[in-house]
Amino acid sequence: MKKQHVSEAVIRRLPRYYRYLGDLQAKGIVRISSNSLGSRMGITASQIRQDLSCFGEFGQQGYGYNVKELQTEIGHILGIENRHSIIVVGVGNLGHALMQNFHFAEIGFSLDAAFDVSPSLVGTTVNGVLVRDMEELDAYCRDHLPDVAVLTVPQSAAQPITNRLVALGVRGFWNFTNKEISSDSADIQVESVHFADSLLTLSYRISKR
Amino acid sequence: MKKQHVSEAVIRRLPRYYRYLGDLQAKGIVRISSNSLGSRMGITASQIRQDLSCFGEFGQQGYGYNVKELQTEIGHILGIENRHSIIVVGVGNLGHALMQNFHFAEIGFSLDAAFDVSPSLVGTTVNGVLVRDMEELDAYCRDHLPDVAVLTVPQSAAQPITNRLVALGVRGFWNFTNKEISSDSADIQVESVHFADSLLTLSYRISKR
DNA sequence: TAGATTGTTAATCGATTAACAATC
DNA sequence: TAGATTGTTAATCGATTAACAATC
Repeated sequence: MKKQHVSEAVIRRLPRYYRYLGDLQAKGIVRISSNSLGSRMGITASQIRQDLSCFGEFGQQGYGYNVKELQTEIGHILGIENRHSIIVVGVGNLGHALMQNFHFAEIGFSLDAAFDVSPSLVGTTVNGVLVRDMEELDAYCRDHLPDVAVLTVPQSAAQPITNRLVALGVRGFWNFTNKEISSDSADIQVESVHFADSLLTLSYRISKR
Repeated sequence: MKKQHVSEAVIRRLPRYYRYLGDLQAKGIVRISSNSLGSRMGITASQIRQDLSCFGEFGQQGYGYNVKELQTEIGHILGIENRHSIIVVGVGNLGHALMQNFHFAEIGFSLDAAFDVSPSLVGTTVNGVLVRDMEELDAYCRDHLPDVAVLTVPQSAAQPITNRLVALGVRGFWNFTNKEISSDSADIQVESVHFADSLLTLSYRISKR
C-alpha cells in the first residue's frame, strides 16, 4: 500500500538500494530475497520490505525480487527518468573534479553547462561541457531552464548566486560551499555536502574516550 | 549526566553545532540560549539540550551558553585537539581538489602526505604537501603511522588499498570511491561520501509525484 | 528579587523489528 | 503440493519533544 508521506530515513536509503542492485546486476545476479539483500547491506529484511511498501509492491511471494526490475522501479521513484538538467556554477578545483569524474548521466542528470568568472577558464571545455562566463548565467537560465545547480563557488558567493538562480527558476541546489543557503521561495530543494561534518564524525569515532 | 552510548543521530549533529557556533563567533556573538540556537538551526531547544547532556553540562541557568566555550567543548568531544594525521591516497581531480581547498587543519587534521601511481604527479607538491610514489606507501606508514587515509583512488583499487592500509595500522578511512569498503579488523572506522546518493535524494525531491 | 534558561525526567511520536497470513 | 518469501499488521524500541524543578 503506497504511503503519502515518506520519511527522510527511507529516502536516504533508496539510493543505497539502487546502488546495491546495480552491483548485483553487474555480478549477473538475477533475483534476490529481502533477506539476502539485507544481509549484504547490513540491514534487516523487514526494513527493506517496509521501505519498499511505501511505494508499491515489487516482489513476488516465494521468489523475492527481480534485481533488474527492482532497480528500475527504484530509479523511477528517484526520478532518474526525468533527465533533470544540471549546471555547474563555479569551476574551481572541486567543480572541475565533479565535471571530470562524476557520472551525472548514470543517475539521470544531463550536465549541460558550467559557469565561472575566471577569464582563463571561460571558453574552455571540461569533459565535453563548455565553461561560460558567469555574466551569461541569467540569459542561459532563461533560455534553458536548468533544474539543478551545483554550487561550487566561494563561500561569499553562495547566497547571492543562490538568490539569483532561485529568481531564474532553478529549484534544486547541490551545495558544496560549506555554507547553509536558504530561500524564501517555496519548493526550493537544497542538498548540502558538508565535507567537514563528514570528516569530523570520523574524527569522533577514531578518538578514544 | 554523561551517557555511555551516544546515538549516531547525535554524533551527526555535533559537527553542525560546531559549525554554527563558529559562525556565531565570527559574528561577534558571545552568548546564546538553546532556544535561539535552535531556531537558527531549525531544530528544537530540547534537542540541543538533550544532545549536549550526553557529554556533560556546558550551560548556565538563566544565561545560556558561552559561544566560544561551547564550541571548544564540542571540538574537544569531536577529537579536534588530537591533531589526527591524515594522508591522501590517489591524487586525481578529486584528491587534488581536496588537498587544494579543504581546510584539514581547521578541523584538527594534519595533512602530511599524498600518494599516487602517476609519474607525472610523483614529486610534485600540492598546497605544500609532497606527492609520493604509491610504492613508498608501506614504508611511509610504518614510519609515520597516519591515523586516517582519504581514499580518492579508482574504484578497482579501493578494497586492495584499504586492506593494505589496514594491515599498516590505519584506522580511519574517508572514502570517496563510491564503493563500500570493509575490513575484518575490529576498530576500523569508515566514513563514506557517496556523491551519487546525495544527488539522487535531490532528484527525488524535485521530481513531482 | 524576578526573569530566564538550564539539565533532566516524563510523555509522545516515529522508526525499526518481529510475526504471520497470503500466495507464488 | 511443500517451501519460500512477500506485504502488512502488531510489538518494540529509540529518538524527539514537552514539562518543570533547580538555579544563575
